[in-house]
Amino acid sequence: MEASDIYKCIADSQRLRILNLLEVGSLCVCHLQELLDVPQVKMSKQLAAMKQLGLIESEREGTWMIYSLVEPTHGLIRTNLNYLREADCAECNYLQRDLVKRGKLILRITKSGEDCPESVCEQLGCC
Amino acid sequence: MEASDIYKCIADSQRLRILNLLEVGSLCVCHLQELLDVPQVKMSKQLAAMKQLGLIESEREGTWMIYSLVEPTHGLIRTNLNYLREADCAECNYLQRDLVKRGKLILRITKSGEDCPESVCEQLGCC
DNA sequence: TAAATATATACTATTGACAGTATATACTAA
DNA sequence: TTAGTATATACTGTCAATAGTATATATTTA
Repeated sequence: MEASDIYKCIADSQRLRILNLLEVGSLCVCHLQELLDVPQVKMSKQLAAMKQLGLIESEREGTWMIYSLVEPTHGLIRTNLNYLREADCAECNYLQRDLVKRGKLILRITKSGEDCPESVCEQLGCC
Repeated sequence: MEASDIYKCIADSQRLRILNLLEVGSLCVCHLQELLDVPQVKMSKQLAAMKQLGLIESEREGTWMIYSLVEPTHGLIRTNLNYLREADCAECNYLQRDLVKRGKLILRITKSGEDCPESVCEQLGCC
């Protein structure tokens, strides 16, 4: 995986936000959709492209597909997420907000007993 | 300047190499061309795009155009150059080689008394 | 088996980036 | 003024990325 592939990937803010979310824990497609407010097709295609690149991987659980970052996280990804999470720019604020939004999602799932993939819930501490 | 603009910029290895070179000192178009072995049109257009973005600036000296990084260098650029210069990947090797090539170029100019823009020479120590 | 849910893929149209060629501009020196 | 050098821009064609719509697949449940 070349550096330029990674830059092309994170040059799209939607994809950057996906990596930012997955870096703190796996998520299924529907939760990513909800968090980023993106139509299903688009999310699915972006995830497919990133998987093809070797940045993320997926695992089926029932009808859900759980996506995670491939370990170990590529240094460039880690470096840039670290930088952006602390920085102050339009896109950086998104990253911070997304993580907060994720927290609220978890809380909602936990409280409501909403159906949720196990491998996500384990990390989320919601089941 | 959004993060994604910077990523789009450095997603092209030619442009990344230009930034890498300029980060250690200004250069005129013809030297950049020689170092990266790129046709004039392409170099000129890439420089124009990066200038438009606000990453680099130019100053005329006779028939030469001297390009430099806009100070202070954007944090994302610094962070990524620091990372890539130490890393081991195809593109990273280019960055290291380019800096060596730059050293040789300077040496050649110095020894041969070749014509060279002053603002470049000052840094290069060649005139 | 059929229906429902979650996700992926095929197809199409549109847009944007890029390369290449030709030409223009800015400056210098004769 | 002319010629030469360095650089920029206009124009054109091509290819890749993206969005959107429709449809397909995989799984679960009834």
